[in-house]
Amino acid sequence: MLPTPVDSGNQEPVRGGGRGNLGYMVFQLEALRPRSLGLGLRSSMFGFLGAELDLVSRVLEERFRLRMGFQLGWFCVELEHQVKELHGDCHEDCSNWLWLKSSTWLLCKGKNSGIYLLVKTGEACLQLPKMRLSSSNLTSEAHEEEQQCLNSELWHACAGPLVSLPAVGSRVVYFPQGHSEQVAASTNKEIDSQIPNYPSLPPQLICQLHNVTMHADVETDEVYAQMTLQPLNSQEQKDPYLLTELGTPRKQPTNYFCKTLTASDTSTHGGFSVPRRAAEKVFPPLDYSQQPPAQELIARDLHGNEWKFRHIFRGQPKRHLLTTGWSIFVSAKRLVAGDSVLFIWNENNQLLLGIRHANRPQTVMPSSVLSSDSMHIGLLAAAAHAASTNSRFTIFYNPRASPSEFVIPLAKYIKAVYHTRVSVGMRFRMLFETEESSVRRYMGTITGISDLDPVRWSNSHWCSVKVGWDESTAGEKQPRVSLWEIEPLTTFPMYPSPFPLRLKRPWPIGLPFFQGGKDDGSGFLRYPENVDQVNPQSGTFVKVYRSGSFGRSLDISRFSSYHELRSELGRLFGLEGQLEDPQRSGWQLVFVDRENDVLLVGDDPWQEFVNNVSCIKILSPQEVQQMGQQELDLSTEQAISLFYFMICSPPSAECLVEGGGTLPQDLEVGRMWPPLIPAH
Amino acid sequence: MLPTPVDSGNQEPVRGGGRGNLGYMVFQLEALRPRSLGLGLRSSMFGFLGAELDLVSRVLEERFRLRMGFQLGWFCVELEHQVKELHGDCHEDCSNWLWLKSSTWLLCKGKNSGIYLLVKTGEACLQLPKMRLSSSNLTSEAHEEEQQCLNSELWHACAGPLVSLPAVGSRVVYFPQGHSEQVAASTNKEIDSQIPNYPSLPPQLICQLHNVTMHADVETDEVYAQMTLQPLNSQEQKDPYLLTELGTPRKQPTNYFCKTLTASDTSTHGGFSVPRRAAEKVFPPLDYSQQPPAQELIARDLHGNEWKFRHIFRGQPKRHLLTTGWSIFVSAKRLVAGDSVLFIWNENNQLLLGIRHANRPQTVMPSSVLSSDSMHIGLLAAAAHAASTNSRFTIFYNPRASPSEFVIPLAKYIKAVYHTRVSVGMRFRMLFETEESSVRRYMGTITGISDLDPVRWSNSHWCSVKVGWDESTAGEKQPRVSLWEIEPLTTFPMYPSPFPLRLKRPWPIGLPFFQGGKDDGSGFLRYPENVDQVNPQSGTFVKVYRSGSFGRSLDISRFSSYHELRSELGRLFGLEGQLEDPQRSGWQLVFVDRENDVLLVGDDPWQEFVNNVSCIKILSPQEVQQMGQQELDLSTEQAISLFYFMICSPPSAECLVEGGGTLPQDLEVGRMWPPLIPAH
DNA sequence: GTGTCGGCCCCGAGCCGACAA
DNA sequence: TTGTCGGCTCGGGGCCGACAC
Repeated sequence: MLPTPVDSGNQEPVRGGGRGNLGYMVFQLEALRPRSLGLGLRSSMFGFLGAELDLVSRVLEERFRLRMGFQLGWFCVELEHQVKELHGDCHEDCSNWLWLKSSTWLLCKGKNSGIYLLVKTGEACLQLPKMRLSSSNLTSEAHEEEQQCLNSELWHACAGPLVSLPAVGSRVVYFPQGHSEQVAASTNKEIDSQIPNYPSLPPQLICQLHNVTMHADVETDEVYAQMTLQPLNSQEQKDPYLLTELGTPRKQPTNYFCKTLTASDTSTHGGFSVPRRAAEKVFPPLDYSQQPPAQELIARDLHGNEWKFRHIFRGQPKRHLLTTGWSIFVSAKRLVAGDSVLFIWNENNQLLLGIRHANRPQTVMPSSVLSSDSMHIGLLAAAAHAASTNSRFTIFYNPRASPSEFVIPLAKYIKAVYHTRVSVGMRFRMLFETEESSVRRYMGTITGISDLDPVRWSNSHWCSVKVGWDESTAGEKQPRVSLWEIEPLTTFPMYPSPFPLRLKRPWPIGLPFFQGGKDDGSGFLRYPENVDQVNPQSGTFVKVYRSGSFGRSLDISRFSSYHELRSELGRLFGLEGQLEDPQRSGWQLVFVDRENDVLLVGDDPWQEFVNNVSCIKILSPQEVQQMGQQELDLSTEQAISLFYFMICSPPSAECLVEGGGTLPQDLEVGRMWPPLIPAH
Repeated sequence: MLPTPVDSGNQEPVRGGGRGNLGYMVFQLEALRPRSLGLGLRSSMFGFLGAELDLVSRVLEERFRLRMGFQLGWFCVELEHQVKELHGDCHEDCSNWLWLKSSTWLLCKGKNSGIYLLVKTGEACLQLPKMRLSSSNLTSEAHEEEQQCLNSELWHACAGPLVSLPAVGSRVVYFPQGHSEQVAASTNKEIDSQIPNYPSLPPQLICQLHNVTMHADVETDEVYAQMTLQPLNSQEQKDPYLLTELGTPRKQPTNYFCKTLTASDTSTHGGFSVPRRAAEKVFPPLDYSQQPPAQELIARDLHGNEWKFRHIFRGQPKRHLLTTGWSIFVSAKRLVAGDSVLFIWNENNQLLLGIRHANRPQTVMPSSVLSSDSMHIGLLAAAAHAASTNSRFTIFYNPRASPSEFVIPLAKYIKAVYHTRVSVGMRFRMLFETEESSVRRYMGTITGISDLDPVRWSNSHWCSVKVGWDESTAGEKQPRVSLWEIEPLTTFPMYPSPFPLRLKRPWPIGLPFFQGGKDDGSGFLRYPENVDQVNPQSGTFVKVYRSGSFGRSLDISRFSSYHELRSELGRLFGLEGQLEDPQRSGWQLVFVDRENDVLLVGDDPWQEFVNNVSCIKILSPQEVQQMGQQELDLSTEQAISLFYFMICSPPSAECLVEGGGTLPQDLEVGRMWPPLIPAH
């Protein structure tokens, strides 16, 4: 029996023509940032797609070849037959319906003889029942995948809420500097001898991520990931491949609990006291007709080992306890008070069990294999060699040991470095993991922008931002961060049209400018021409632009209504009477909010507007009309730039973490959205 | 109070002139190979020294700077004042008597205002009472040193009888190839990706060994050593520095025992059954008036941890047992039946305790720090970088994991590569450690000589000898060995004079020929011109040489006395009647024995001579006279070559291991010898 | 001389509810 | 609701000599 392609609601997937699937793809991207739909970008985007159809089509095919995963659910795309020929690793049994497979996608023939690509992620395969794969041939494979997903879920739970892994097949930026920092932290030794120079090794290396496997240390259960990277040569970098996958953190499982162990939990005197809500939410219900109610729980750890516990509800007052089996687990995992355990009840009705050792002064075992100096040299030499030969190399990423992620999605990098303007004095916020393994934001101010190591790694974006933290208790936080780790509270959107902020240089095809470090991208960075007009940001000053005029800075707190604002802007820009009634005059006001979204002025309640406005743009009737038309006069470079910007814009954090509350009501997470209907 | 220089018997050390100390040094070297004194080399050596005094003087000063250790006892040498300036790390308190110090030597001012250098080794500091250091300032330092010696003794006991560490300050040869093999064994992963080429990295690197520290794995107690090496540049290699230290294995402690644990020893059911002889030899005697006799033993492991055991003598029949405390030790060290423990009772009345895990299938923990490929690249890149910059680098040597030692004394290397002739078909023996941690010899035959890895490591001496083993049970032994690991049963001495075997090329100053691999030293290697005359070695064929004539091969077993031999040699070489009475004719016969010593024919009983003779040389009266004279017509190159040969010749194993039984009666081990009196 | 085992003791791992924060 | 503790129990850690190889 052939697998039935997942339908999009009640709709058959678009077929024929081979290009018809574009709607799906772009829509998927759009789905991550619904708010940006607010100002007609939808139509301009389709104008763009119409103009650059061939280009983007090739990009999307490349994307498939790279086996990129999606964030949510299964998606099905019909492909042209010739797409198959792009795949080098076609299985021998092409006679079968299953043509190509990997752990994240399937290429198969549908009942209508169309070719379908099924793509999934670990997240997805937990959410979807197995009946989606109706062929019995897939049983064992599905089981393997299940196992993998199980581990993936547990791995991410142990790694913490902030940790993300780039998707297999995607493009990433690798920072040898950050890798070196991890090795220093892991070996507890800074570089203490002369290290050779590797002139061919730039501070950041654009790579294709060929493989990611999740592991856990046999001794300590500490999670780490192994990644196989392949640096792209300059030609490959010039290719206008699609950049996607911002590497958003996995959603934490819902049916789980995490408890920090008490002295009683870890003593030999007794068992483990399970918080009542946790036990009721995560463990299978007890048979309360028994006296006392008790059952045996079997949980699997990251290595697949089974642990059996007696779960009993007893005592006066009654409480949930794990007794028999618990102390064996405690001693085997060498748990002490302060460490944490987490239980997950997954969709397959399996109980998963992970541990997270407290950040106790780690007894770093000195490696007796290789000196730390040789390790540092090794990682640099391996990366340099791989870069010069475009060959693969393998690294380990240890999220609990590494100060920062040193392999990040290319899109995230581009977004942060080329589409975000930061400057000294700017306020920002940054996510940190709390003691309780949840997330909270800390606020800070940028105090400087400079190379962390100007001698060895000049022009590096790694930790190039010097920061001060608001809270005195945050004194132990790092004094330097990287651009992509922070959310500037006031940013200036860098995408070209519809804003007439001209690029000093056109955006080059692809990304050849990476190779030489950030200087090559200077046309896009590090101040606006009118920066000296701006007061140091009471935090209520807002820049206002008008085409053909210089900008002004405005204390938005001076105003109490949209009307006052419109009136004053009209006075400032010599447009008295034009801005009060857009319907009549044709002049429009739009603004960029703190999440880089472009919105029409006037929709929000005034106070919310004041809190969120980042900068304001005055659009002439001609500009407004231009935006409303399908055809925008975009150069190819600008079109690509726009496309990059769109797909690089992260979904708002709330949207992802808190479960899509800001999504439109009719759009469910995990369900296919209908394709957009192009204008005309 | 100033320290009193150690006197040499009743003799004051030679002072003044700065060169007067040469006698000491050379004598010390001679002490290691007393048998070579047999044929007047003593005098020829002094002739050589007379001619090359300045040269050797600089060599010896360099030796001090390099902090080389001695084999036996403390030695004291008076130095010129300006020697002090050679030291870069002079302490600030030069006003004090203590000028410079390290763990192996002291530079100080004596009561006569002379400057003295005290040098010692770990061996020595156990053998000499502390009263040698009369300054109370040294108490804590001496204690530290004691601790160090304690660990060193235990470390070597755990490492096994075959393991030796080159002396600090000595010159060594480092083999990246062998290092790579250790990393492969430790990570359990062969190189599986492309490794960059390092054209500047030769297969062997001559280094100065700056530091050696002994360690034990915190988790497994496995012993390993950390070494800091500095490659010598070509200029330094040209310098005729002194080569010493063959890296003889440490003498195993005498008061110790090693027992392989039984199932009963490791079960929780009981304690540890101590073999009776072992207990009586190693443990303090019990008070047998008690009933039952018992005591508490406190033993220290490699980390300095104390372990307490109840030692009791009970049962029927009576036996020695360790009870209380034993099971804690077993579980802490994760010992199982088949592992071994060893107890040492040292000279300071301390009980030392080490473990040696059986060679069970090791659960190699995958390192989560660096990929094994990067590790391999790292060790190569680190060595290449150090070689090109003459900077220091650090390596770990794990004697139980590494197939072979990959840092060996330079002298050992020279001896094996340039002073030993091997060829296919040659018989050899090689030492192996037995299950019981003792040593036994295995015999084999050389089946080939070639590069192990001709592509990456051409012209490497590492494992260049293909061998077959005699015993079928030795099938699992390595199929390749390095020259310095084997003892060829028939060797041809390669030192030049007094044998008129001309060098095809003069020996270059220093060792520049190393850099280019073995081919550059070909003038000295791998066949003699008459090799095709030699039958494949009943084992009684001996080569005979005479200046100006071709050699002959002789079945020595055909003869039954010296007289028969002399008569036949006279006939063969046209010297009828000349060889029977050397006193009258002036013609002399000398021979080289299996230990490469040059001896006069006729001293030994006939049968012993037959058993030991390797080759015979006929000396004309002129040659004999020449040797007897002080002035030998040696070129500088030949002189240095001779000097190298002498100091590179290993002491006979019996001499060292069994305590100097072959030394002259009046020369005590651990005492200073009087300087030799040069002729004239 | 020493490896293994049955006998036996007793300590502490571990289950229980009491109690209080 | 849950962390800690006293009480109690029982299994196995661990000491003993018997016995056999």
